[in-house]
Amino acid sequence: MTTIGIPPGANIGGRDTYRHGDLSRALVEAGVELARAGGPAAVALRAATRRAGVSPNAAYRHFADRRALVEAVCSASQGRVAEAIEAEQALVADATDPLAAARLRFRAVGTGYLHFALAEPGLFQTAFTASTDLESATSGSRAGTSGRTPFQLLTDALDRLVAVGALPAERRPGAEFLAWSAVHGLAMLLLTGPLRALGPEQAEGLIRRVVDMVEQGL
Amino acid sequence: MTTIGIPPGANIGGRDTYRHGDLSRALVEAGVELARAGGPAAVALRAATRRAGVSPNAAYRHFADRRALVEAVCSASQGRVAEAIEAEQALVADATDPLAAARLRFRAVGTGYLHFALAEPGLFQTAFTASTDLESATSGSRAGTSGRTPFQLLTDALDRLVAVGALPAERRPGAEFLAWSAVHGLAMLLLTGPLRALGPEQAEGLIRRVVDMVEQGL
DNA sequence: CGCTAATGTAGACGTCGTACACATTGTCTT
DNA sequence: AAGACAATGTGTACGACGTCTACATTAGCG
Repeated sequence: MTTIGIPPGANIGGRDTYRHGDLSRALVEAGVELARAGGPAAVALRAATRRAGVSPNAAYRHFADRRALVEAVCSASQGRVAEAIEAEQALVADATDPLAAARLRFRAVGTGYLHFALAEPGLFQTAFTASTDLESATSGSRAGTSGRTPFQLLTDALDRLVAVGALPAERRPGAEFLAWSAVHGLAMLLLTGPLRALGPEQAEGLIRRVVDMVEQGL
Repeated sequence: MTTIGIPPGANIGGRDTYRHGDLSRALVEAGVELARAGGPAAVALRAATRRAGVSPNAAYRHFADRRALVEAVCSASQGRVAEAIEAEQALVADATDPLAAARLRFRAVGTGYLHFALAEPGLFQTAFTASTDLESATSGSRAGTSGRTPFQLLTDALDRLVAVGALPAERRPGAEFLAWSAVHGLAMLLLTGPLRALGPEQAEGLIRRVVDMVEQGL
């Protein structure tokens, strides 16, 4: 009640102004750190505001509720996945044979996806366990540096396979969901499933075999 | 402080004895109901004890913590999945050609798994999103009526494929993980992923195609 | 310079998990 | 049969969480 505002000497948090400046971004960044350490369940409004040096309710000026913050963190995490895929594709970009190049580019989508899952399990689960729908899977807020979301990178690679003749056009429709299923399922088995304790080299072997299976079975 | 024990007339919860009788089972059953309605996150100790007509702390006589209760609910849910797979296999049990029978039996593992996921999304996610390791994937507490866990039903079907000559023996090792990856990944896409809003008939088409891909690509 | 909307704070409520102390009761030993 | 002991359930309490309502501060615009 009798709050005399801000005590002149004691500044709030690590801040000297009443306004934060870019709280929305700070909250998402804090949320990403929380997600990295503890997965989607660890993304808490209070923890994020604490990290941003702000009172808990300040978050409600920028996010409708916790779900909205998690959504934003999810988008940011998908951006990281997209960057991981792009990095993996960059490693194989110098193939001269266009058919082989398209195949390698397609495989890089899967291996990049899975390598990211192993390297950043908390972020990965936040990116794809938190519910997403199709329209948001192509939203710009989830894109990497190239401006494409993980889902779009996959469809691009499949389109290229068709263009180059490596995939019959009649098998193209829906193929993204088949490929995504296999790769995403392996990620889940490796992260939270029965293959959690697998060593890196055995995981790598499974990754290769799953991508083989997809290439073979599409 | 001055609790005179149980007031003579007012009985606790819906109970007339101080002891519950089979609280452990009652808590798991309550947990299953919670999981069915709201997935693994909805499995709360307090909610389960409330349903069982018991004080919150009574749960700690039977489960070390919330994780332990969720684990138990997870095992129970996996038992339901096993039953769903067995039911799907029973539908195709009357094939006379042993090779065709083995193939149908194998496919029934995947379709049963996915049909259960669509029919009971909350239970399905509780069964497989809550972390599991390999040794517990073969534990009896997760088995269906046949005494086999979903994982064992899958390996059984693969072994039969090899025995019948439908799968080269050198491709057998690890094949369970490839098949599981594809099927589990599709389940995730359909439940919490971008395919959440898909209609039943389109989902059914994807299920068939994913199982095709596995059969083709193993 | 003052109004208004945007932004942050304070306090409160109900939920959750869980630790600690205590009450009740079945069982086993003497 | 009586009393000790372990198993089981209750009560109270604490801190964390999400979120509601009211209030304080400030930027920007007329």
